[in-house]
Amino acid sequence: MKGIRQLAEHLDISIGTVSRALNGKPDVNDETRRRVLAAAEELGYVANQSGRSLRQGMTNVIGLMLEVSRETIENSDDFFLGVTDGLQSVFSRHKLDLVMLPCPDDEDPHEYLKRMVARRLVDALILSATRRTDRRIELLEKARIPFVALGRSASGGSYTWMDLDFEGVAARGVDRLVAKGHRRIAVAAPSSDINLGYLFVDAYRQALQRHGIAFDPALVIRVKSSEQGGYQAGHELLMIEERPTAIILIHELMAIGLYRRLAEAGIVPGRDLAVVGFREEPRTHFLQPTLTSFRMSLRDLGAQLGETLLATMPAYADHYPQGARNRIWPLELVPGESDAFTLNQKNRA
Amino acid sequence: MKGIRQLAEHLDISIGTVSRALNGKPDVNDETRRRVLAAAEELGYVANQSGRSLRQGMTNVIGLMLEVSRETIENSDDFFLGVTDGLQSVFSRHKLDLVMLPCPDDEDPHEYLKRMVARRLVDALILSATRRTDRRIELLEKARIPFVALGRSASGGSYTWMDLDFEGVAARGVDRLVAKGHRRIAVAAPSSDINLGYLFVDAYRQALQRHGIAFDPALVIRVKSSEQGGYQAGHELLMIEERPTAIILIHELMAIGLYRRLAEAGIVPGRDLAVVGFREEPRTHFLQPTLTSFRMSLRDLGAQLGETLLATMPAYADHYPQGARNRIWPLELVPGESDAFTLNQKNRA
DNA sequence: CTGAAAGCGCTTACAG
DNA sequence: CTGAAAGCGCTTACAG
Repeated sequence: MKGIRQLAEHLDISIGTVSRALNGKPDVNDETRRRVLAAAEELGYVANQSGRSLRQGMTNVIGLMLEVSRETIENSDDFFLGVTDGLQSVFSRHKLDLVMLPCPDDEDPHEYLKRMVARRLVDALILSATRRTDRRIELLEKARIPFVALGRSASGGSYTWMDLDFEGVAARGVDRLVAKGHRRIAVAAPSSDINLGYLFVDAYRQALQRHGIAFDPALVIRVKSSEQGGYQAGHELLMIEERPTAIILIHELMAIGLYRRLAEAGIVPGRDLAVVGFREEPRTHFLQPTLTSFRMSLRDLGAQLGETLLATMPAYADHYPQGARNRIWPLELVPGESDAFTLNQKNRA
Repeated sequence: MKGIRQLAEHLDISIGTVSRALNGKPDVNDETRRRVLAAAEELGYVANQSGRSLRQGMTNVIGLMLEVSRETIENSDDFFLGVTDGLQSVFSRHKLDLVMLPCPDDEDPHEYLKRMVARRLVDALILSATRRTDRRIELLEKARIPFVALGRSASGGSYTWMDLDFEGVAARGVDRLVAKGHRRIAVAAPSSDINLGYLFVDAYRQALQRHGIAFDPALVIRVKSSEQGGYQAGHELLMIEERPTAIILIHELMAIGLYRRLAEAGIVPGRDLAVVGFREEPRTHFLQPTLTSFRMSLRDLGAQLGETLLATMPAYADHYPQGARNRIWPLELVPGESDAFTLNQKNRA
């Protein structure tokens, strides 16, 4: 089956009527509609997207931009596929398809995005891994393409974003550790310009202040957001004079590398050092001792993200009246053994 | 900047000339071309893809279909992102963009693919996770869409595929283990209909035969292709009477789960049981004792896959004269400690 | 309820 | 070397 013209000829009616029948418009005779639908099914006709897009000015495709660096490849976790799952559960209600747009490492993300926008492959976009200063946001605002940022940024005007509650992780991590007697609490924060690093360290500093603990810059260990980064964090932690008694991590895979480095040094998490991990992930499930970490549903996050995006799109906003606002996604603390001990006086600094 | 019409008005020339200049056609005055290019750059004009696609009958987009199940989400590894990287390195030479098409778990892959094909979002497709019987192949053959399957299948006619050398893994694994004195060698094979399971078990059986060892169906442990599957494989292995002295795995993450189950039973890989893992992966690097496994470059595989696909596309075939043939991708054995011991007579069955 | 026609934004023979 | 025009496959006012 080629195009709508062939289908119309086959049915011996006009292409306008075929189109109306296929698109569920009213004002089509029931019997006619039935015949058209049956013939389309039988002949495997589906409208050519370029033709539709050109006429309608929209593609019915949503893009999720991904940045694929060596580091993200080697530290693939379940985050994006999990979120994708939730996104699609929302988009499928509206016959929208999701495509993932992987920006290669050797291409400038800004240029890549510009090209995708200009080509009008998608009606709307989801950004991720937002940086403190992120030119992509201004680009999309200027191009007037609906988008949602998964992650906050200091760039841009009044765009819509969703983000994880990094502040909550910092605050609850510190509260919990202080309650167990810790005063020297380190954090492993990202060394990159990714925005969450700023949010996390700020919140950590504020939490310390609340407890009357002085902020010590030496306890902010800057490493890559990866398993290797966790290993490195462990390494640097061991070299701090007046060694911290606890550490909070801000990437899911850091715990694995950290445990490894600690094991090499004969240090047992939950006995010699309190460890609070970040997001619970299949790979961290089997750490021994079990890791205190934070739980969230990737699928639910994806679904909410999808609804938020649709709420910013004129064609779908009516379905999501509450939708177009910024949201912080909560994480639930799941206690493990990695920070289970209470510091006695002798150990305290 | 809206469309080519506005750009042409701005330059006070016809849209035809603008188009020719932009697309690098000959027969355009150098000065005219220069002006057009400069104006397009300045005004940020890029051709609307729907308009181009409709006229040219191609989209300049290649799709990589992914099946996203709960299991694949939870067992995300570096495979697809790594391959994507290599694919893009080839596609970018021809100004082709790659999009990943994630088929949701709750949608029939065949229907999903049908929709993508019918909508003509992409010019060509890459399939992955091919099954023994895979209707997607016939669908694409019938639709006359260029495609390459990453993975063999018993379905379809004379399509082009690329696949990993599962037979080589089985053969070299068995050879190596037999040389170390093993006779009872188990394999952990996928429980699904994925085609590689058939190839692997057949090759395993042939390798045993070559060494005059009887094939024992009880030693083919069917589990999920995942970390959990590896754990399960360990569990089942322990229950086999006349326990195997070695096991070969056919999924990268199985080793992690297997090690865990063995540790629970107090069994040490490389001392009490010989373990040959599958593909070397960042997550398996840190297993102790180090894992004997197979190495390959995902990026090189992706690049080869990209060239093979382009060779099947009339518009690009000329660039890749050697391209459109089936290829088995080799893996290099990397010895580790997990199978380093030689079985002494006492231990032999 | 249906048909005829316009037009979305491009590229490309064709004429000059 | 450039312009005018056709037409890719659709959807949608508009007329009847």
